[in-house]
Amino acid sequence: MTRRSTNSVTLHDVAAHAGVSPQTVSRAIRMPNLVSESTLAVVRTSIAETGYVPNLAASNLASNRSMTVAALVPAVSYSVFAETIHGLDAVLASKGYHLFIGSTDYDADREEELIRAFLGRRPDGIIVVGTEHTPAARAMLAGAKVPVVETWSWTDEPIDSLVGFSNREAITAVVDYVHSRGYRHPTFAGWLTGSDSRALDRRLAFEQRTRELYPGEPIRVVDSGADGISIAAGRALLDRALREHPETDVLLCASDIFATGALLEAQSRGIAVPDRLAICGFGDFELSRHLSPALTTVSTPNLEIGRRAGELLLSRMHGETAEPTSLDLGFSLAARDSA
Amino acid sequence: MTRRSTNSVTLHDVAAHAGVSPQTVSRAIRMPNLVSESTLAVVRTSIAETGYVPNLAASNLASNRSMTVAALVPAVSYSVFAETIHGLDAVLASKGYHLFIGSTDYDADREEELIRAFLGRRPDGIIVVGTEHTPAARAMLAGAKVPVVETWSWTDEPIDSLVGFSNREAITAVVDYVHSRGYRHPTFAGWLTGSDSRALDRRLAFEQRTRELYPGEPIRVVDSGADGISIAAGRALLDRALREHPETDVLLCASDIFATGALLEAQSRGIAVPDRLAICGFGDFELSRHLSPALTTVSTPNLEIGRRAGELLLSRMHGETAEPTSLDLGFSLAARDSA
DNA sequence: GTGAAAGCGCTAACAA
DNA sequence: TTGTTAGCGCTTTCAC
Repeated sequence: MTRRSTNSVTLHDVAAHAGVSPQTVSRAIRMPNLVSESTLAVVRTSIAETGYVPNLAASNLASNRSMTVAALVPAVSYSVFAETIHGLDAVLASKGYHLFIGSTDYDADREEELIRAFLGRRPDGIIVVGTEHTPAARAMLAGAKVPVVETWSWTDEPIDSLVGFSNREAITAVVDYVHSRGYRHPTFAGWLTGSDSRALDRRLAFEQRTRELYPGEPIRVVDSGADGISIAAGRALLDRALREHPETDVLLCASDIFATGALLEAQSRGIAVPDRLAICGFGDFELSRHLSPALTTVSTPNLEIGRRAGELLLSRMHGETAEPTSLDLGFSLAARDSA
Repeated sequence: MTRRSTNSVTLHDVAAHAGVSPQTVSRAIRMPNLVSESTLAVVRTSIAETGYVPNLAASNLASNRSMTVAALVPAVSYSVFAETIHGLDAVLASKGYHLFIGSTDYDADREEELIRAFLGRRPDGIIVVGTEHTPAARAMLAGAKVPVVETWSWTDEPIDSLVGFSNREAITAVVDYVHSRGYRHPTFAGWLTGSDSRALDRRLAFEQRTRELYPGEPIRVVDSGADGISIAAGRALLDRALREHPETDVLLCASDIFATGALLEAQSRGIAVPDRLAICGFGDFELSRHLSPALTTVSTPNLEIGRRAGELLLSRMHGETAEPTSLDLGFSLAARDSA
């Protein structure tokens, strides 16, 4: 009945080497101030000499804390969410927490699937982009018995805590801006095919504000469809906007990625930006300020969302903050040359 | 002596609910074909009704398999490595493996630290960018008793397996190309301050090939230094190159990010590209082909490295491939308009 | 300041 | 096909 052990050095081995009990070794690692100087020294020597690496799965099981956080983002590659992840990781890694990262590919069902899978890891906290989830996903998050932080959106009814900003207000501000600058025929360009609720928020906000500021004007929207989110899609969006709505004098893009593509396409066609056609982006990528004309866009707190979400998680996991907290990090309009 | 349990549903609870042994529930989950149809149905009902979520930490401890893979990359935000991670995750997630991702920030000491921390999670496999590590890091990787895949570089002495390409050959190909196109005064631009061995490889290859093809010509190199890797750094590099080496007629950038910045800076200064100054990049970002002039660059198998590394890990973790494997995925020169 | 005992929730080995 | 037993390596609780 003997089982194949992991045949790696255990707490037991270190204890034997040091001539103390396993318990003392465990204390020496986790609460060194409760152990005498002399035994501490012996234990540390033994750890080094045996090459001991604590097995965190065993620790997890015994202590019921995994020292992990699950993070769910729509995408990592070339996205603003990579910065959020970076901020989150920077805050959590310094406290010994490691991140499980999952890409939902902007798909609510895939998000649900990932939540189910990650729950088996018993994360000590969960961070998720967005406030729209499937009913099952929402139930799992609410019932997970660990702090949950939703991000990148805004709602009055978060599952638990919230760190984000209002996408609606941001687009409203953009429409206000282009209206004040005298543009008369705005067209919205985004990816509306996927189940990305932030994109939907932006589009709806566009429609509403356009109705308010441009009474009688038709609502113009173009969709990148199967092209998804890419520079090539942005180029195609410009083409679509110009063909379907030739009167367009300003293109409001749901992402700087689209805006970049649209700007490059306009330039290759000899369309003057912003004189013949103005372009606005969303996200304020580093590239955007370097383009010429520099892109007018919405600057979002990409990194800060990750940092603050991490800090919130930490304080909740350590029982310092009992209350769910909603944090509005806001946005700012970076008015530059393209509109 | 009773301990506070995790008070979540366990295998035991499900077994009681279903009127079978815990072992049978475990089998029903992991090897359903070894369980009769009827009991399987009962067990599945019980799982659903109790809302059971397996505790993977316990599973890990008992089976000595964590179903996790540790991935170490220099950076995630806006980097080619995000694509590699994406490819890796796509392959591994479908088999139930989850990823621990760590950012080394191009720092070998930080890499060592992360390896030490991740080893406590007992990953079933490790993937790491680069073949240069601190001696301690190398020793840990070699002694980890799990498959290790190094990536994005090339060496004749990998720790275990290798999926990458030769950065030296890639830069050599670029120098050959610009030489064949008649450029006479190449300057290399990169970030040489950090401990990024791929950047060093590229720089050394540049120096060697330049000596061979341009005898008597001085070796021109500019460093982004504290600016790191960004578009702004690329702009500064162009400035530096032109001031320190005004004879430069082609700028070989160690990344498309630099090349993009250099191109935009040249344009804002009214410097004709490629006539007055040609520019080459490295990495073939999506943006690069859309710039005008389109960027001549080295196309690297970003996504494919992740996929193949994942597949290699899978076959090694499942004991199908015993032998360490080295895979040269190569590169290609995307000759476009900027050089 | 240190140690002994019990058990976290699961799977491997064996038996039936 | 199913059940029993004995751990995996650690932390908690309690006793000294």
